[in-house]
Amino acid sequence: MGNQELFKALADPTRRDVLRMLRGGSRTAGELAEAFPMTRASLTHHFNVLKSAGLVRSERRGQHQLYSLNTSVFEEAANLLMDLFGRNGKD
Amino acid sequence: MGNQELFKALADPTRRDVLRMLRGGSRTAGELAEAFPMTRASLTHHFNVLKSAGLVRSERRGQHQLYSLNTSVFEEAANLLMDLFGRNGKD
DNA sequence: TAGATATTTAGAATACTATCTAATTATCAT
DNA sequence: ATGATAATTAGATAGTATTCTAAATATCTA
Repeated sequence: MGNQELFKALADPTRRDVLRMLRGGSRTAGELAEAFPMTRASLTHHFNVLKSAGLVRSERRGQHQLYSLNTSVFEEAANLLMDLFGRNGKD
Repeated sequence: MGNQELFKALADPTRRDVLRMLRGGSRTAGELAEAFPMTRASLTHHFNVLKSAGLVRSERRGQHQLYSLNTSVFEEAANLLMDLFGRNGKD
């Protein structure tokens, strides 16, 4: 997935809000879109960035697209942070 | 200092490399600059971004400027990450 | 099949970021 | 004071990101 993509994905406030919303469980693109003052097209762009970074997954459910948090990236993200501050030797 | 500034600061690979270099202790602007294939002016820009985010501090030492890691932000950064993945209720 | 709803894709505009060169400020040493 | 060294600031440019509108695709229902 790439560290750079991960950090870049987390650098946008809209995308972080999306992640927070998904903490509560899967949501359709439309449900997520209602919470943001921008078009669905713009949101789709953010979903794609989050997917490329491995932070979310998506799955079609009829005419809806269901997005969910990929919690397994959490450990990776935590390790990256620790690396930056010297708490372990990993990369 | 602002979460947005923190995430933005971490989103650039040069700035993350600077942080890694500072894990080993304080370094002057010139010492840091030698490790990067860009001008000192460009590095100064990155130092300023890191300072605004509270990730580093600087201090004049004669004609040198000494940069050092501000490890106290580590906890804050870790909390922000946890928030995004639902491990605690903060923020 | 036709229409309605949900979402994505394509292309363009605007704003932001990283980087450069040139000029400036600050400190040291003679 | 003068010149040398260290670092920053200012202004410009190129690349990237965010957002929009309009068009396209996919699925459901009648």
